Amino acid sequence: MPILIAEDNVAQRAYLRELLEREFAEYKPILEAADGESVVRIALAERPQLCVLDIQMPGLSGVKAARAIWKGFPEARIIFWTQFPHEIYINEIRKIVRAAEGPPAYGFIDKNNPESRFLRFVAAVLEDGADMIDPNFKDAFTQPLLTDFEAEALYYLALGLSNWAIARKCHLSLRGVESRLTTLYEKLLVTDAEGTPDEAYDKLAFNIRTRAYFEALRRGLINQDELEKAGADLEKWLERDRKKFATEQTPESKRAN
Amino acid sequence: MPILIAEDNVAQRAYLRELLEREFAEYKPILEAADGESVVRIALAERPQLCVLDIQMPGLSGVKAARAIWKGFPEARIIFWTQFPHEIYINEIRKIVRAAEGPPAYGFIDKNNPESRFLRFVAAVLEDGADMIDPNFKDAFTQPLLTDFEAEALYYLALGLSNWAIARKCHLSLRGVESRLTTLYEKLLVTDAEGTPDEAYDKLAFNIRTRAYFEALRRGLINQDELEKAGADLEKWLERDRKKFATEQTPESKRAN
DNA sequence: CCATAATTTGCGGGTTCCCACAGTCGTAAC
DNA sequence: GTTACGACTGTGGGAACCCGCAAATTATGG
Repeated sequence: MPILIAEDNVAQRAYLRELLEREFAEYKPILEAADGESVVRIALAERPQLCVLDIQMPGLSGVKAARAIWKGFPEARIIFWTQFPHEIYINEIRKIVRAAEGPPAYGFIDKNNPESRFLRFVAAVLEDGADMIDPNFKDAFTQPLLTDFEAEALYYLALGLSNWAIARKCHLSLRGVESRLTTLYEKLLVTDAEGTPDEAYDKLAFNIRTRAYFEALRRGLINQDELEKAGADLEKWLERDRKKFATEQTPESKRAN
Repeated sequence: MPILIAEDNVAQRAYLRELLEREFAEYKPILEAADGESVVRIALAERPQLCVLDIQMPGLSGVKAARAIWKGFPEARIIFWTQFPHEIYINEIRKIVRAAEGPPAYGFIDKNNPESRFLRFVAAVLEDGADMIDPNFKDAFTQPLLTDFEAEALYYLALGLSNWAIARKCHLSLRGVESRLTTLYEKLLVTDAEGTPDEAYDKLAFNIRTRAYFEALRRGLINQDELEKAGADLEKWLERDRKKFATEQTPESKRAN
């Protein structure tokens, strides 16, 4: 029963391999994958005792890879090994774990742990099949998160779309988009100074839209990695919508709702 | 003459140490630092043959550390070892290299190179004192970059400030801020479709401010790491300006330009 | 089934932001 | 000097955006 590693970065992969080989020799061989697609393939073929997945990988992310692995191999024990406790991933992982049958064993571990601690965490999942949330990440796990609607709005905002375009993309009215954004702003821009004179200043000092963008980045509700992937998808939709828009315009020059 | 490594991530540091120890044994010992402050201290004390610096580190970044090292040890050979070719760093490094006397030898190397290639690159700087730009990064090195003014405006925009607040921060008129932002938008949002009907659609589809934000992130003109550091500084200024604003308001309720 | 909450929509308004047209100021090159 | 360029400022208008109020629609739970 081998251990499977998925990590695109050469240095981290080599380090992890060497560490696990030394400490968990009885599980050899250590299998390696450098992207999400191949880790799914190998996991389903080899059914390893443990998968250690980096979350941010080119192509299929570690989270999506986990979904695919659990689908074909529900008892898989998976450790997410990550640099940052981004809420965006935590939320997705929660949903996947709940949706999977079992539910399966998983861990969520900070890359920056000292070796000894990291090894204890790995052993807990590998040997005992326990769930293991890194204490460094516990805050992010217990904090309230965005609803799907708000997350969707946030994505399109962060990709630079106008309210008009978001409305088209989500089949909403303009006012509907504004409504979603309002609740989003409320969640992201909770100011500890309510009613104080500072509130007036802050209202002048911030552009609420970009401020929410910044806050979302800071809290890991979006990140550059995911944005770029989403941006590629958006381009395709934009291409199609440009055509649709052109046909809407030619007959009469009125703008859709 | 030792080699000095600065890298906050445990895995990457261990990998790099092991690799250099194996391949460049004659330069032992390999010294390690986990943050920018200590790497500067060690470099000035030990005057190593080569420094390998991760750029994104907590506290003092690799770029700022390099500036400090070259200041006290101008012949230092420094390799920047990074995951992404962010223009923001490239621009800063260029300026530092030009400003330093010598100018000193440096390299700029992608973390994801295969070992053999990485070792060749390292040898070029370590043994020969050559300048070494990773071919993967050459594009970013030749692209035109923002002026200091535009970069400043971009930062405050990305931190979520309103035009009004940027004006206060930069001692400009509101119109001056708009002017800077206009040139910024022009540089960031160069559309390959000039004059076509698509241009009309894009004007409707994008919120120019957040779109520029997204583009700047994508091209690495800003990144989360630097933003968070800048955000901490901004907080202090905001604190002071809130007070100043309060005193401006009490005498008469008019808003300064 | 009803009740409660969440979401969406419309309307009106106030504000910020973007931009085109000008005009000023300072620096640098001819 | 003047010519050119870049950055900053002013004016004014139009568009997009934010928000409060209120009603309609759709979930969600007892």
